[in-house]
Amino acid sequence: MSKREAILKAATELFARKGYNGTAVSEIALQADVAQGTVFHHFKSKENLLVSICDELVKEYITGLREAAVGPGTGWESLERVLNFNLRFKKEQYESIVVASRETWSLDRQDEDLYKHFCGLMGQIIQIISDCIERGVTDGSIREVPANITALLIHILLTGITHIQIQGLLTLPDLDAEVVQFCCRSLCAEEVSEKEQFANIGG
Amino acid sequence: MSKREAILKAATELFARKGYNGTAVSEIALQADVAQGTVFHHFKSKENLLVSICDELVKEYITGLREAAVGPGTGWESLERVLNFNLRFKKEQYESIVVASRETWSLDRQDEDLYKHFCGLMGQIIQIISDCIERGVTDGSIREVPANITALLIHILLTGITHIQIQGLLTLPDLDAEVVQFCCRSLCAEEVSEKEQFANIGG
DNA sequence: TAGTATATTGACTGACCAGTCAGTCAGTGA
DNA sequence: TCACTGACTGACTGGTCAGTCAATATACTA
Repeated sequence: MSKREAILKAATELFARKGYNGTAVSEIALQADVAQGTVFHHFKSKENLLVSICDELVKEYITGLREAAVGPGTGWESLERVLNFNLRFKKEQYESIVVASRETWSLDRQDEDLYKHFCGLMGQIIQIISDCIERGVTDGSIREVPANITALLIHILLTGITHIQIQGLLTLPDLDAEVVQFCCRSLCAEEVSEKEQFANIGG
Repeated sequence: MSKREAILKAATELFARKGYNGTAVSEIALQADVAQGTVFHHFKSKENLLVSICDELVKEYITGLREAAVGPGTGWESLERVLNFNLRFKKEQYESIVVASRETWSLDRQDEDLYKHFCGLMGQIIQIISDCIERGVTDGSIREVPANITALLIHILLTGITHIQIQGLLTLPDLDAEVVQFCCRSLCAEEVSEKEQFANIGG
């Protein structure tokens, strides 16, 4: 692992555990086993380190969402794959997600370009979900719902779970199956909805 | 307004605008028009100030939820009042909610008693929602769904909206009506669901 | 009025920390 | 061998900030 990677890894771990403000650059250097100056050789500031973590995470998420969305089948089936990808991704990238979810707000407004950059990325996420819904409405697998607003609601539900988990004030059971069912009940056309319920009873 | 209240008000405003870590106690004192020492006379630490803001907010929220839940009508009607109260409350108490939603995590784990205190309060919120659902399932206004998990999902959806708004990377339209409809589609028994849809077309 | 408690003040302290910078060192190419 | 490069180092600096404390003001009581 290069020193740059070691720094990113250490920063992610420490930011996740102790928060951005609670973590000193000297600690990151210590954990990454490099000198403090090395951190500033690779990243122009502490904030830039945070941006790198968030940026890489969101881009990887979008790539995965796209792959899930473009597959075969109805719009609902695509959406279901998108939901399942989200749930899987969250488990694989938990630490980075904790950091991004908790600290993104400190990036906002400071740097106009950066702000617009992240707005653009978030917009892409909604668009991918919205496209699935639109396809589903067209092919009859999803009821007549407003695609964009519903996409927002789904995104909110998914990120909301993470937020609650991070907050740590409620012990959540495994909600994976329940999330898919909740969305299905709200979105699926009747015949699909019933099929789904039977499928879930089975597995 | 007492000096204590002035300090709480100033702290809420500044924490909401600049974040907990981005706000110096001296700034709070300046805005509240008191000396810095006065802040520490009324609150034993900066963190205690944050706790007070969160605590007062959550208690007021729970009181409001209870009032909304205990009213007359079916379980779904109670739940609908609960949803609407949440949406109203969010507008009235926006700044405090921003602070609580963004900064609560910094309270966790540090102080065991404090942590349990807030866990208890969050548990009460879920319980109130869960009771509505259970009543709804019994009286037939809500489908056969697991009350507790569904209550969690609704709470997650509601807090998720706030979180996305605070993050500020997506411009959300007014989701009030849509949230109620999304939940209704997912939860309501058929005849109620249809009634609801007509009602919403009307207003 | 004297005496006590409580509220308020703001200068001060000690700790912390992001970012700098002068310098080391290993690698490369002439 | 030498000149150059750029990754890397870690001591240092300038600034910030939470919390303290001794002094002062105000309110209350007997």
